Amino acid sequence: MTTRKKPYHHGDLRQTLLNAAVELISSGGVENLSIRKLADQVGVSRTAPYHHFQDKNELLCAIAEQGFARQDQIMTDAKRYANGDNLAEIFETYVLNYLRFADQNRETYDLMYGREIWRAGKPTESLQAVSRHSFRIWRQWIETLFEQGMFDRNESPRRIAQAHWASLHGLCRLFNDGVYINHEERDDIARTMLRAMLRAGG
Amino acid sequence: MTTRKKPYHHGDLRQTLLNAAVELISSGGVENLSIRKLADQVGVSRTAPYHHFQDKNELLCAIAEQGFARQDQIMTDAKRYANGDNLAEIFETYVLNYLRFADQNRETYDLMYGREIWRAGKPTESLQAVSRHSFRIWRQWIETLFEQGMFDRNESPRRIAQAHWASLHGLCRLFNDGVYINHEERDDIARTMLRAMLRAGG
DNA sequence: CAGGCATTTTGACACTGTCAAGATTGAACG
DNA sequence: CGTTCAATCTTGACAGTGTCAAAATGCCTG
Repeated sequence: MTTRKKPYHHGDLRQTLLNAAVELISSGGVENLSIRKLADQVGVSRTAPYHHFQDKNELLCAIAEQGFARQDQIMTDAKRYANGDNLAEIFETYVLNYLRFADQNRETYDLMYGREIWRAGKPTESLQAVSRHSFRIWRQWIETLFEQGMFDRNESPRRIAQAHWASLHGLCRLFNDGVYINHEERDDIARTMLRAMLRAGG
Repeated sequence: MTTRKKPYHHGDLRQTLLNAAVELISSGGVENLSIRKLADQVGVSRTAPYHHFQDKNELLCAIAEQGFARQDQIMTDAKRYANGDNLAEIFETYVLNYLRFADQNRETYDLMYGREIWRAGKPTESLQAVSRHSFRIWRQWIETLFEQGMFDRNESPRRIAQAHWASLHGLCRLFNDGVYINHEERDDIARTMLRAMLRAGG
């Protein structure tokens, strides 16, 4: 127990706020996250967070950024530990992992790729950077598969990367947003999707 | 000009509210729509709308419902007037029309398929009905193409419908949410997507 | 013409994000 | 050791939100 009784200066308020925020949105969505509730949770006054995040938007961007970092970590791990030399199989587990991440971190995923930040609010510089990096990883994946002849040679790898990621993302969203509700079907649908993607090359 | 000067009873407040609401969200997103602003716009007191919509949620559902009706109209029209007997071509125009609708009615589309209603708020009974109907149309499309042998026979039409609609939807979302920003690429990406879908059968 | 009832209004409450001004403190410097 | 300073936190305030309760209004049916 390291709870020194309420020193005036919190120590590491920023990260504490971030953690509490993730917890808040995990149980009740972004709409359940208010600066005031957050401050309350952490035991600090309403406006204290404003010394660590200029905006509510900046807070959300920070959460999303953390999300990207975690996702990249998980995805590269999954790739590394994938057994077998069959590229298509590795790709499949990669995709399924992507879906699983979105499913297990719905609210974070929403922030990472949702309108809240990208359309309405303005994405932080650093958030833009990490998201670009994340897409580049995806695109390198596609290029590798492309060179192995798993896609139609007439298509540009760039287009394929855009189209197929959109597909993946769409599936995530439909489940995340509660339009598709039967979560057991998730991987099954994904596999149908994958077959359509990969068969197109042969 | 049929503006009778402010009778106590508005006449057709419900539809007037709906129209004004659509206009409000069209310029500034859902986050720009508040019951109070809406009432102001129409020239009525803050709580008047509550006699036509139980909730703000119910208002949003009504907007979405109208959206489904308009979309169905547009889509069936597009199908009817599609020239040529080539099924694949008709399907392509169908899909491109879907994208165009989503693009030209971003905010309505967001409500139709977004978390605001389907996850957080509770979709109206009638909204659920029209949305089910809308998906059934899509599924019949897929089944028709399936019977013509344009998809892999080993897949179930149901799965194909789910997967491919998810793809379509994902593309809409990425543009709608401001993740993809280069709108001129839209149809191009869509065509790459379509080729992957249809080539999978041959 | 009378009464009922759908419609609209006014007032109120709890909640939100965020700004301005003041209070508190740990650390840097003499 | 004492002072100063900047970072950090708090209090007070304001405009805006959704929505409920009670009062006002006027159209339609009898």
